Amino acid sequence: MSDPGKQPTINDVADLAGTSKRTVSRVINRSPKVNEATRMRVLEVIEKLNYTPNRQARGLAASRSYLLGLIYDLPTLFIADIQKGMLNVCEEAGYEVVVHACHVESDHLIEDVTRFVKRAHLDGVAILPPVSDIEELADSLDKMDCRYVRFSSKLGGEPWKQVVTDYMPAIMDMTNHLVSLGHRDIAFISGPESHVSSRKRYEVFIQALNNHGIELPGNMMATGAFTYESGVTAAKKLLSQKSRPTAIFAANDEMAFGVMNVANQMGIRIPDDLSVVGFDGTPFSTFVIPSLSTIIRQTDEMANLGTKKLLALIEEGPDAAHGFETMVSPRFVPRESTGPAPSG
Amino acid sequence: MSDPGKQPTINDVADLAGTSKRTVSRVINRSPKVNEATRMRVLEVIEKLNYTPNRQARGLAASRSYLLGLIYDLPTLFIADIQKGMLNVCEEAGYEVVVHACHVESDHLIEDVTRFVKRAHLDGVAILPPVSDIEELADSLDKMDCRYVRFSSKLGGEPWKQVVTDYMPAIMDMTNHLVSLGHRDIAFISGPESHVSSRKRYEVFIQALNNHGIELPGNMMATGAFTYESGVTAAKKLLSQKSRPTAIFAANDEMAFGVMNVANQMGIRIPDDLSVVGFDGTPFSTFVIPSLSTIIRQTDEMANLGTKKLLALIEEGPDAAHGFETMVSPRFVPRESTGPAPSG
DNA sequence: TTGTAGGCGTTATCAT
DNA sequence: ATGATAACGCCTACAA
Repeated sequence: MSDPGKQPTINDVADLAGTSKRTVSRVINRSPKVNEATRMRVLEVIEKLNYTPNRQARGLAASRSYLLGLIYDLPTLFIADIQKGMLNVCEEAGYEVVVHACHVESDHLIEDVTRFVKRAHLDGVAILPPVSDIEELADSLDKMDCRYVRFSSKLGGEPWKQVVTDYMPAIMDMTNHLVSLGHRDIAFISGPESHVSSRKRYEVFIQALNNHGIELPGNMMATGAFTYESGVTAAKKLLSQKSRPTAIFAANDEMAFGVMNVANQMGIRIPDDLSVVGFDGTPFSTFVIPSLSTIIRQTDEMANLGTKKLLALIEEGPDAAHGFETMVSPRFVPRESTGPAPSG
Repeated sequence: MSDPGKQPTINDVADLAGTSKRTVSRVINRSPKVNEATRMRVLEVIEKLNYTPNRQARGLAASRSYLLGLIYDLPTLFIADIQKGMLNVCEEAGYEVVVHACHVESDHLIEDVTRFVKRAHLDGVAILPPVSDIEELADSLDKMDCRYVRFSSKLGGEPWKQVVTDYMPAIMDMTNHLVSLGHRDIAFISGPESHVSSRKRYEVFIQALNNHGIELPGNMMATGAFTYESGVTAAKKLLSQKSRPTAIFAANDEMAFGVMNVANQMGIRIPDDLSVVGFDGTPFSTFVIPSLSTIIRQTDEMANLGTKKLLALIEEGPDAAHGFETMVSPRFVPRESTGPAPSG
């Protein structure tokens, strides 16, 4: 007896289709073992009743939730973009995305995240940097048998649980660009040393410089914190030297903006006197004057790949996930903030 | 018979505490009708077993999900911030946040969102602008008996379902600021007319000007689209006139950046020749040179208030939700992009 | 290929 | 105050 005021259940469908719940269940779950005629009949009734299976009941019975977690630290545009890409894939696959913000620095990070996974009964989680770099967290998730995909910048652990950003090509391109413009005194502003992605950008840049036989002396280096202010501080240090760099590569856009501001205040013209390069491709990098040469991350591609990989891992296991790509490459985009090195 | 390899269930707790499931359930749900001694006993066992109730079973039995939806359109920093604030409140309350991106312009918006709510079995949703301005959507949600809170800029419908941003105080402050600096020829760049928040900013600004006996003639107005490019186009139109404005108020920061860029290219100095004001308080507004005077939204306060209101609505009904504040006020922050009107 | 019966972990009803 | 028992809506043996 179906109450018209409530959502139809699998029973209503079964009754109306003149079959059993079991068969309806088979249709829903795309079991091949069902007569084409009955399948059509069931589908029609589903359509007519506008029936959607109750995910709670489904989850309870099958010990699945059809819920994916997204774990990150600070709210940034990067997060928002990845989230967007994840949603696209999940929409089609019939999953929902549950978000969770946490603190990498926290002593309770692992407890916090594992509790979240248990509480929400997640089928799997996607972990964004810098949380993704915590090996202990990955271990704990493994231990509790929770599928996950890490977005990171360093290959570590099984590749089918990761999407790794390969900085090499883009940073090589960028370095070639600067060198071909005549720059030799190139300075670097790093992110915090605790960030793996930050260390990685540094290492790769050193390597790229070495390819051209260029060194990075101590006075051409400054440690930042991925913030605008830290970029300002670093730039002041670098630019106030007697022999100052003709180009500065900042490990993210925000710090690069800090550099531009300082240069501006010191009367150093960009790109005439100083070339500046950022990293991330934030929207503002196109707005700032002059527009910032930077390295653009392909967030959409990353999110897409990572989510599909995670779903494959959940639904078909590691072998299926292994079939997906592991590396993604950002791309260098030269704009107005880089130009020929000053001849003087 | 508790299998040590699996999560403990309510049965395990009941057995160990020497009581029935029903009593354990009462303890979990804070029913007052339970002996203090037994309550303590049960709580101890729960602690000992590290038991957490299964939210799927709970939801199935109580037809609740303990899931809240967050509905928005484009991924922005504003979204990420609101999301963060929502998570804080939900964490404590034992709810999770499921996100959903959609397209305001889509013909299937309503169908899309309602399907999402049904699919995920949400207990309630928070709706961000511009989606929050679609009355038909609110109606549909009402019809399907789904609780929601709208974040918007216009009071419409029941106040306990809304958190409204009151632009008046901040825009008044800003206008007073400009006028006291001697500006009379103030131009305005609006957002798209389809956005309620955009229209609202316009109306309030007009009113603020009128308080000073100032009009906004047609040649001092331009319609933008909340994008950088549209700011550029609008600025070119406004600044290429023979009698150009001495100040421009753009309805968001991005368009203000466009204005600054155009001014820069035309050799118009900011703030000496032209004052510029934005709206939103994006991080970049502090980085740009000169830093942008703008109106800052208090996202954290908004998110906090809205989420608490939604939870009250869900758990205790409209009366409880009615006890919460409805209005929030952004705040004008003068910075370097505004200065005395040029005397010439 | 299809149906029957039992269970997933809670909450709700109604006794006691 | 407490407890047996029946939902909740679906899935999974197992049987037919």
